[in-house]
Amino acid sequence: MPEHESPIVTVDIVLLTLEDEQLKVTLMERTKEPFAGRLALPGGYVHTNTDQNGDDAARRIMTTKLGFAPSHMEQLETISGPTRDPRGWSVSIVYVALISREALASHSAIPLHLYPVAALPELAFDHNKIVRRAVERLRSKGTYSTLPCHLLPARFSIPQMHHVFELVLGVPLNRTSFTRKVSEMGILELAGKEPAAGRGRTAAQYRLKEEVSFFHRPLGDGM
Amino acid sequence: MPEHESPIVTVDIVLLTLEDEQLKVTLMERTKEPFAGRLALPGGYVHTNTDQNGDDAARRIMTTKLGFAPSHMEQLETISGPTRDPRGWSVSIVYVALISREALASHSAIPLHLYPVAALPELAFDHNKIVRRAVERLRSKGTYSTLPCHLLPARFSIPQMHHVFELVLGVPLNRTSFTRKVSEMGILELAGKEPAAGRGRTAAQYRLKEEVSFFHRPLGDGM
DNA sequence: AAAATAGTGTCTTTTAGACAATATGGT
DNA sequence: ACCATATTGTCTAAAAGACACTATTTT
Repeated sequence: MPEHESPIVTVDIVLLTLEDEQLKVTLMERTKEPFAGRLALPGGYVHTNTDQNGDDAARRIMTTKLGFAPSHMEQLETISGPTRDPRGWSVSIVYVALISREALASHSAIPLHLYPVAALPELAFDHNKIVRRAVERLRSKGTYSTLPCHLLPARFSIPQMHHVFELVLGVPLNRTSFTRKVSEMGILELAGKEPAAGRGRTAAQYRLKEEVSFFHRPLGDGM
Repeated sequence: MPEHESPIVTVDIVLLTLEDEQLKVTLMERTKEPFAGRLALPGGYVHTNTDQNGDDAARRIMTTKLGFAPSHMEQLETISGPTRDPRGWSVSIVYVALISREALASHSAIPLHLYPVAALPELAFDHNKIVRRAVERLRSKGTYSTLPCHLLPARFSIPQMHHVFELVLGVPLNRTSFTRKVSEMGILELAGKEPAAGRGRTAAQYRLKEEVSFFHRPLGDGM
């Protein structure tokens, strides 16, 4: 007579990207109950016969459902309770994944459903709340780490990076200070000189040095 | 024929406090297999018949095993895998809890086993790694939030706070700047004028305004 | 009064912001 | 040549660090 039944254990993934100057999240329409027909985060059960851990399960689910594993993925938090899933007491290990729109388009095997995080319909389970938390985390880490860079292609310019940080943080950032800071901190390394097409002078291309990813100080409070 | 069995779901708690100028963690000797006789983090199964969520389970386990729920507790991460627990594929939702040594002494129902995090014996399961991560998180958050204040009693002085931050971060922090910053940021409110005993001038006592807990900038890089 | 610690003022150094000048690519 | 954007230089403003002076409490 155990004092408890085992909970359901699932993994859910908040896959974020930038499109049309907005943060968007990848959602899928549920085909089965509960919440059949409703939009939901990509997710699934942990497979204890094959998955080596939660990260592994997340990668498997991404690969199965979307056709690729994103360049950046990290655990957000674990949400649990008796009522959040009608099937029973459930534990959801939530991951945040970031990818550039380009990489998403080129890797994805299925037609994508991207929705602006600022105006989501009512999602299945507690997924609205989960997306909100994921965005909060991205904003918060954006003030002291290079996390938002993962929304860019592997090679990017400092002006692109500046723009992404402004979008993610939602405030204007001093251009001079931003450039000076990321340059002086040595978190970037030149990635070929060849630039992308644009209207004015072409910008130098960089990639992240993966060892360093934290700023010593925040990137500013806007103006 | 499911493609997986349900994992074991447990909660583990890294309860940290300061004693003798050191960060220490609360450990308990395991009485049952696996790892009987080995030191381990306080933890236990999630009870799906009573717990309303993971936080609730953590509070219940704290109360049951130690006799109280700590003032501050937050989820650290969830660790999972097939081999970390010999009983099977397991999921451990890990919490970090902070408490002052005084509160720990006055609330705890059982004799305490505090061990310096800098010199731990070999613990049960993967608990050494978990403690290491908890300390990393505390250090990291200490640079931009008031988290380490929860290692102090509810009422404390700025010099006490300064000292705790130096211990947690492991670097000397400029006293003038620290004082100026926490004063000007308005994260503290005066808590009675009556001071604690000491040798020199008595310090003003404050408590945390709970609304505000993040610094705009880090507390410094030491000297 | 002396010692010890708290709190504050002020000067210096560092970092961030404003703004303009220069550089470089496209048309 | 002209426009647009990138990059850099420089001046100003804000924040942090160094250091000393004042304040308060114990012995």
